[in-house]
Parts: sequence; structure tokens; C-alpha cells
Amino acid sequence: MTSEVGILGMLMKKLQQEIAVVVKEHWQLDTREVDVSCPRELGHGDFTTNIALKVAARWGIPTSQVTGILVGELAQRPFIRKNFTNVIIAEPGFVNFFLSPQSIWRELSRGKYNPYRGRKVIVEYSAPNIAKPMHVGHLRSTIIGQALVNIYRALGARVVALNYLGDWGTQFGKLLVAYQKWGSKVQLKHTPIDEMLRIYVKFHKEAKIHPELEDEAKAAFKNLEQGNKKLLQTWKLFREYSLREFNDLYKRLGVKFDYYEGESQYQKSLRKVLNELVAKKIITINEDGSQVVIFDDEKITPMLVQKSDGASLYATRDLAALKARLKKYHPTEMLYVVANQQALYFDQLFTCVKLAGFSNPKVKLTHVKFGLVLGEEGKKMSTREGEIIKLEELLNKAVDLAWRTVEKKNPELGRREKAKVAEAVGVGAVKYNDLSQNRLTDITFNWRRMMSFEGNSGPYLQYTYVRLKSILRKAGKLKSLRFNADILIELDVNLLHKLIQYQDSLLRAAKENSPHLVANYLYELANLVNSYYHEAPVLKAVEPLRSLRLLLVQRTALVLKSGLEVLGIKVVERM
RNA sequence: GCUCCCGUAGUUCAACGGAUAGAACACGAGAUUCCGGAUCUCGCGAUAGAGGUUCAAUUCCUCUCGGGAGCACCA
Repeated sequence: MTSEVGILGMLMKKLQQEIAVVVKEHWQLDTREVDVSCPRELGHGDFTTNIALKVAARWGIPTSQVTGILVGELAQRPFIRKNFTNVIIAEPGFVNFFLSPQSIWRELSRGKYNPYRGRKVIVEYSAPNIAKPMHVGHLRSTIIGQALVNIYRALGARVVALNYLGDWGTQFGKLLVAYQKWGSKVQLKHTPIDEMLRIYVKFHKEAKIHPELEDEAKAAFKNLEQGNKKLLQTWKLFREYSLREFNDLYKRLGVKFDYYEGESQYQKSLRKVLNELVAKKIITINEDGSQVVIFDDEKITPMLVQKSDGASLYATRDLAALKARLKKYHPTEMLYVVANQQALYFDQLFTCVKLAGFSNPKVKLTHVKFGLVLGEEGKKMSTREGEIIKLEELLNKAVDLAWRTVEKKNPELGRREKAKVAEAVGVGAVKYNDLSQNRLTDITFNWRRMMSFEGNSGPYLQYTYVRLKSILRKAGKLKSLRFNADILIELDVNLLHKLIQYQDSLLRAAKENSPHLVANYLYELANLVNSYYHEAPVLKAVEPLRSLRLLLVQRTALVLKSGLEVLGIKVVERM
């Protein structure tokens, strides 16, 4: 049985958003940063209760009678009403109370909003291995990372978008050996990544028969680390050519980095970092010469930082990279957008950084982890088995399907425009499919859903935008409009409300590093506006309703556009 | 064995501790004399199990069961 206090508390929670606006108006505070929370026990001195009492006073209701406040649509539901002994029913006027015409206007026409001003965030994402093709698994880090970069920027933070290339490690020993034996320079130039994959696969096949190849590879990598000129030259070719290939993909995906880094570039500082760890007495040197960091917390297993043969490891290079970045960029926080599987590793890394005192404890280090992309059967896709779906292939397929759809739905568009639309729609569908889902759960790859242009999909949002723009085109120039409470009552409260929540959705997405919150928000907004203009004629409405609805359409289009851009999905004017 | 992540309609996903757990796909029924039907409207259908905390639990805690990942010379 819910007590009266319980119901009041519950309602107050729901009223938070409205309260936030009131607080802002009256006390000039930015409540987006203030958590107006539901109190455990609601007493008279309580903040939210006071607001409720103020509302009652404003409506001329004795405070002793305040038990519950029902808002908007809620008030229509009889089962809720009968739960209260005394009820204040707030019809649309309620919204007017909290959202005065001025405040709505201000919200709708607000310019820059910078709650994250002063923050500097480094986001490391994508981080492909230069010798392997990008596949659907890389899509998540790349797309989520870029969306986070955009979200933080939209909130006013300064962001350093970093791509940390996997361009170093034992595998390059294998590649160098394989290239020497079976590689083709022409092919490498032409299709660098395919060629590297080919010789890499061949290496593994041959190594099963001739295990001595593994030792050769180890030696080659060690030589590379020690600066062998010839090997270094070949390695540079690998890197240069594949980077060129990756950049084409990034361009298509709307992904842009401020800096490219590579594991290779920290070679020189490794020794210094290790020495520092030794000096801080957090390193244990084993008999075989390998070095590990052991942690007090038993849940975190020891982290190896140097191999017995003296060669470096991923962890060593990452430590050096982290240290260098702190010095170079002076960030307030760092985000690593890397798969779930490396959760333990990042625990180790961050704990080690703390122990060594590399970073100011105020600098927040976060591993933004995400689930796997599983194959259609729900099993992990393996590179070795050749089950991977190449990103390029996926995008081409989606764009191709989009092209056929455009041709069917809108044949009168020009050839060039069709191609442009198809690219935006196809890539948009693929990106949205990923971005609309919680990043933590594993997602099952499914061609059909990936290619779906209906329902909760990227193209649905793009289509909604196109329709709104179409209305606006036909409407001609917008008239300026004087707001007053009488007009606002005519508006759809749900839509209006949703419209105002755009920046909150960005803020929440940033707080939780979850772009899908923005995607969900946009979907809900599109849903509302689609229903809205189906039942409320815009162009045929009489003034001032027509102008008012047009304004709503225009603002919705604007929010959709900027929201989609934040997610990295392009909008088109026709489709 | 230990650690971490995840269990929600037939399927794929939502739900800042709050109201009748929302969508999409699939399935069934409907809407174009009206701003583009890639749309809209209606129906069908779910919180793995057992305890605990709370006025209130899909959400927090404990245990069980199920799926995935990780646990020193890979990245």
C-alpha cells in the first residue's frame, strides 16, 4: 500500500523537470547541474515540498489539503485520481505556470549552452590494428567514441580526439618475416590491408608446420625495436599505406581525429617509465628478467610490464602514452573507448598509474567499455576463421540497398542526389543500429536489422527530418510571433516538453558516456512529431495557430538535425 | 577455480529507485477527396528463480541458475 507521503514523493520526482525550470527562473541557478532529488522523508522544511506548497498557494488551495498534484495527461487517468484524498488537477495551465511563455521562448531559441566549459577531455577511440581490416567489431569503438567526442563538445568541453594505432608489437615481427618470404610490393601498395592479412594468415598456417617461424618473428620484432633500418623501412610502408586506407573509411563514417598516435612512438620513453616504476618500488623483477607490477587488491592480478627477453608490452607502451598525454594536453579527464574484454587490463593500468603517482588524482580516468558484436548465431566472430564482416563491405551493402530504395520511392531525384542520399541513409542506418543500443550489452549482428529502414532506425529519423523540412519549404517565410499563455495552451504539451529536454539528453549521455540516450531521445521526439502533424494540420491551420505550429515544426527539425549530427548521422533535405 | 559484464514479449532492444514495464521487427486489423505511406492508428505478447533493503525495485544488496568475457611474456 502506498502511503500519501509516498505518492507525494513519487510525484515530486516526476515534477523535477518542471521544478528545475522554476528554480532556474527564481534563483537564477542552472539546475541542469543541480540534482533536484526526491527526498527520503518529506518534511515541511523540505525543498521539493516547499515548491509543492508554493504551487498550491498560487492556486489558492489551503496548504493543509495538499496531498498530490497531477499534471497534464496524468490527471486524465482515473485510477490515479482515486488514490488521492485531495488532488490538485493541473491541466495545461500547469505547464504555463512552470514554463512561462518567456521561458519557453528562451529555451527554444537558446544559443550556446556550455555546462562543461573548463573541462578538457581526451577521448581515445577506434584504435585499429594497422595490419588488419576494420570489421564490425571496430565499428563500436569508432562510432561510440566519435559520438562522445561530439557530445562533450556540444556541452562546451574542449576535446582531444585521439586515435591510438596498433602499430607495434610481436605481430609485426611475424608480418615482417612473412612479407620477406611471400609479400608483394605491388599488392601492398594497391590493397595494403588485404595483402597484410593474406601474408599474416599464411604465416600462421606455415607456423603450424614450421614452428621455428615463431622464433624468427620474435627476433625480427626485437630487431625492429632496436632500430634495424631495413625492417623499419618496411614497417613504415605498412603503416603509411594502411593509414591511407583507414582514412577513406573514417571519412565515410564522419569520424575525425585531432591526432593520430601509435604505440610505436613511445619506444624511447619506455625505459624512463620503467625506471620510475622501479624507483617507486612498485615493480617486481623476476628471476628470468621479466618485470611485473603487483597490486594490493587481490582482485587485480599482476600486470606484466616487461618480457623476459627485454621486449616491451602493450601495458608498458600504454603507461608511457598516458604519461605523455597528461603532460602534453593537461586534461581534466581521459576516456578510453575500448571493448569489455579489456576491463581487467584497464583496472591494472589505472591502478598502476595511481600507485606510481603519474597523474593528479583529480584527473578522471575512465574505461568506456562496450559489449561484443556477436555473429548471427550469437557466437563470437573469429578473425582466424574468416567469419568477420568487413566494415567496407557492410557499408557498401547498406548504401546499395538504400540506393535501390531511393530509386523506388523517389525516382525523380537526380542521379547525383540519389547517390548522396543513399550514402547518408545507408551509413546512417548502420551507425544508428549501433548507437541506439546500450553500449554494455553484447549485440548480435543481424543483416536484416542492420538494413532496416523502418521503425526505430536511422532512416526513420532522417525521414522525419525530411518531412518537416518539406512542410517548412511549402510554408514560406515564418512570421514573427508574440507569445502569450493563450496561444501556448494550443500547443502539444508532450512535444513541447520533449523539445526542451534536448540538452538534458546530451548531459545525461555525457554523464554516463552513453550515446544511446541521445539516440533514444531523438527517436521519441520523432515519434511525437510524426503523430503530431498527422492529427494537427500545419499549413492549413488558421493564424496564429499556423505560425505557432510552424515554429514547433521548425524547432523540432532543428533539434533533430543537431542531434543527428552529434551522433554523426548526416541529414538530407529530400529522400 | 577466481574476477568482471549481461539475463526484460517469439526476436532485437528501452525504461536518471517512482505511476498501467515502453518501442521496433514479426503477426492480426485499419488510415491516402488532407502538408511525401521510409508515415500514422488499434490489437497480440515479457522483468530467469529465491530472499533482503525501501512508502515504492527491471533498477540497490545476498544467494541460485543461465549466457559472455578475462585471469603474466598477445593487443
